[in-house]
Amino acid sequence: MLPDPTSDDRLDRAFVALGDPVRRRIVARLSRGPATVGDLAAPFEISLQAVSKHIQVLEQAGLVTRTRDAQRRPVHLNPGALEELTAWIDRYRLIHEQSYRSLDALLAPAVPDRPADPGPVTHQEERP
Amino acid sequence: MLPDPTSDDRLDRAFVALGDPVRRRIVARLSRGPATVGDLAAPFEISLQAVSKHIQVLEQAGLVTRTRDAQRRPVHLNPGALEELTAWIDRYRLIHEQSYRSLDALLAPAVPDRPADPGPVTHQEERP
DNA sequence: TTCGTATTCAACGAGTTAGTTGATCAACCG
DNA sequence: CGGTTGATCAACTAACTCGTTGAATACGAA
Repeated sequence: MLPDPTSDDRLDRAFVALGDPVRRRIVARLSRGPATVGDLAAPFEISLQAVSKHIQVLEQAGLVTRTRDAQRRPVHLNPGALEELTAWIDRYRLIHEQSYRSLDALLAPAVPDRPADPGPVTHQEERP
Repeated sequence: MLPDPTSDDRLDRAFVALGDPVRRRIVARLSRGPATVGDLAAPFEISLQAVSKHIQVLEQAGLVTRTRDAQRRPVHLNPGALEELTAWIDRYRLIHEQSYRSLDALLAPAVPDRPADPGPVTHQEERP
C-alpha cells in the first residue's frame, strides 16, 4: 500500500531530506540524470552503506525513485516533488509580498494596482 | 560577528526548519504579519517553551528575526530566506527540465530550439 | 517596591539520525 | 558451478531533536 501522497508527512520528509548537505549534493548530481548507488557514493568519504541510507531517506520523501538494472539500482530524481516544495514556499512568500502591496494600497489608495484579484489561496495549513 | 550568509549551514538549517509541521504553521502565520511568541503558541497544544524553541530554530535558520517591544518579542518573517530556498530548488529542478529538452534535441536534431545557451550554472555544489 | 505578564534558561528523558562494521542477498561472468 | 560486483540488512554507538517541568529574567503597572 502506497503512503498517502497528500499527507504532510511527505512534505516534512522532503524538507528534512534537503536539510542535509550530502543529500543535497545527491539531488544536485541526479539533476543531471540517473545514477547508481555506487556512482552517487563515489564523491563522498563516507561508506556506501551510509549513502544507501541517504538515498532511502530521499526515496521516502518522494524526491527520488529507484529502478532495477541487473545488480544495479539506478536512482532517478522526481522533479514533481521539488515543485511541491517550491509551491509551499511560494504560497507564503507571495502572500507576504501581497501584504506589503496591501500596505502600499492603504498608504496610496488613489492608484488601484489591479481590479481585486482574490487569488486561489485555499489550503488547510494554518488557518487560525 | 554574523555567521557567513553564504555557508551551507544556513541552507541546512532552513530546510530542516521547514521539515517540522509546527514550524511550517508558524511560518504560515507570520506570512500574514509579525506576531509575539504567545500569539504563535496559542494555536498549539504544546508548551510555550517548546514554541519558543521552535522560533529559535527558525531564527538560527535565518527564516525569522526577533525584535523587542517591552516584554514582548515580536517575530518577523524574513522573506529573503524563503527565496534562497526556492532558488536552490529551482536551480536543480530547472537543470533537470533542461536536460529533458536536450534529450528532445537529440531525438529530433533537425529543429534547434535555441543557438547553444550554456547557461549560468556556476556554483560549488556537486561538481564531481 | 511588589505584582503580573512575556519570555527565556536549564536540566532531563524518549525517540531519532548519521555514521560505523560485518553479514547477507542478488545478478552477472568465467 | 564458483567468484565478483552492487547493494541492502542488521546491530551498534554518539550525537542530536522535541517535548517536558521548574526556575530565572525583563519589563510595565499599581
